[in-house]
Amino acid sequence: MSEQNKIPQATARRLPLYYRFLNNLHAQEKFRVSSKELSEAVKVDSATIRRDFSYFGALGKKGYGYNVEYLLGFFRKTLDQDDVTNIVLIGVGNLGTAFLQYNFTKNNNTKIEMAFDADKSKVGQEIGGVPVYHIDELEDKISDITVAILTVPVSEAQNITDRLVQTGASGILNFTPARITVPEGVRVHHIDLAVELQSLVYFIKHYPLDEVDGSQ
Amino acid sequence: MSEQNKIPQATARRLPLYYRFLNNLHAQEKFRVSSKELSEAVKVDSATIRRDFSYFGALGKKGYGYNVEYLLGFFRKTLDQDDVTNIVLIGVGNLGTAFLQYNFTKNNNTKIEMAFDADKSKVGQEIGGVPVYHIDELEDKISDITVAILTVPVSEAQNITDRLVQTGASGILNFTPARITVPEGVRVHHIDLAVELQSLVYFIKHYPLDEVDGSQ
DNA sequence: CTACACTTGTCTATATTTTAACAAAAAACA
DNA sequence: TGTTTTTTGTTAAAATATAGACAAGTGTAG
Repeated sequence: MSEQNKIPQATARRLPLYYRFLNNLHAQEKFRVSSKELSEAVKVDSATIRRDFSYFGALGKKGYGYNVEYLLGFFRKTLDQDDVTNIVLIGVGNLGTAFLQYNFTKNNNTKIEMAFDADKSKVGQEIGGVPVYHIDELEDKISDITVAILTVPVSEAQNITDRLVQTGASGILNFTPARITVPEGVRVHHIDLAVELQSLVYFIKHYPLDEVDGSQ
Repeated sequence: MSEQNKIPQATARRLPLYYRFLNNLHAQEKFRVSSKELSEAVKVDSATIRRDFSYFGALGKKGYGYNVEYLLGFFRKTLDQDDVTNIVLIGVGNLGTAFLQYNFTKNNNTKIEMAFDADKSKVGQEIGGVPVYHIDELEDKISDITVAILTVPVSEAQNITDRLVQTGASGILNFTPARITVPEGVRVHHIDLAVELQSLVYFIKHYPLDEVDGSQ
């Protein structure tokens, strides 16, 4: 939806970060904030922050900065914070459980509705308020689901993905090392813990004493 | 160390991915592989793969592709697979436990040596073969540690970070939502699960039916 | 041995992202 | 009020990353 033409992907990836930090400020009853302060807090260059914000118009005031409440309200709309996205989680191992416990309820527009696992001993429980069903029930239970979190063993990744896509999922957050294949129109973000660790080690060994932060 | 001048960071982040896939091929007793095949498997454009490899010299052969064993050996050296990096993990919650169970032993140069937690009921256990110590013992136990995985509650993040830096850590893989502050020379990679989920949702809502994969 | 198909390595073009710089406006202060 | 300081929004430049194209080898098949 929306009319926002051409917000760079790099910017879009930073929006949730800004949003969360603005929430913190608001909770601390701060009224104003400058791009410089924000920069120190979220470790993003202040010019980049101003540039990011400017895609949405002139949100601040020269010599003053940004009004926290106004900015927060603006981001709430932009990030559709009032429009909850239902999410399923597949694979209730340690990683999956971590997600369920976390369960983003605080200030988010995302809610994990159900979880699935192949292990019958896990079925029937509630973890972090989320019911766990057997994976065989996947197709029966999910209908209005657009996003899935995939925390299954790598051997199951493609198979489960196919089933998710079949039922209409349009986004998958993939924590398995498998680079899954999906039809066009389905978006996959890979978070590959082993790769993250390895590349951090590589950077430390080969790019000594230098710039910090190459995340995301 | 090393003489590798100027490998782009984007390339460096992909190296572990290539390495792992080459290992798979080797295990399947494949002898050769083309950039096109690799491309399909790891979802990276084949020209990008060839370009990435070319930073290390001419590793392939025209009309043939790459010899799996040779390439694997080359990457093993490049990624220092024979030089194990010792890692500590701080915070043995669900996420931390997931890491410990995972424990990268398969084909990696990274080994989690010890874990720490503030909860005494966790101290003394071994999880995934890794002993868990009390956080008070941190400074006593770690000495040759360069990399730490941070899976503690957000409120503890900066405090623990300072202690890690104090003992000489030069890299931190930070899973807390806090954007921690470190002195120059210390490298931090943030993996922010809530942000990943939010930004996936944002992309799905605002960039419909389009390109796939915006990960890392 | 020749012809054809394949695939690299690289060159060049394009796209994306970050950063520096600064005029213009607002605030703070004297 | 007038002067100084702050800070935005934007322009322009630089840095980084991706992708198309193709010459030049190499393998393969007849």
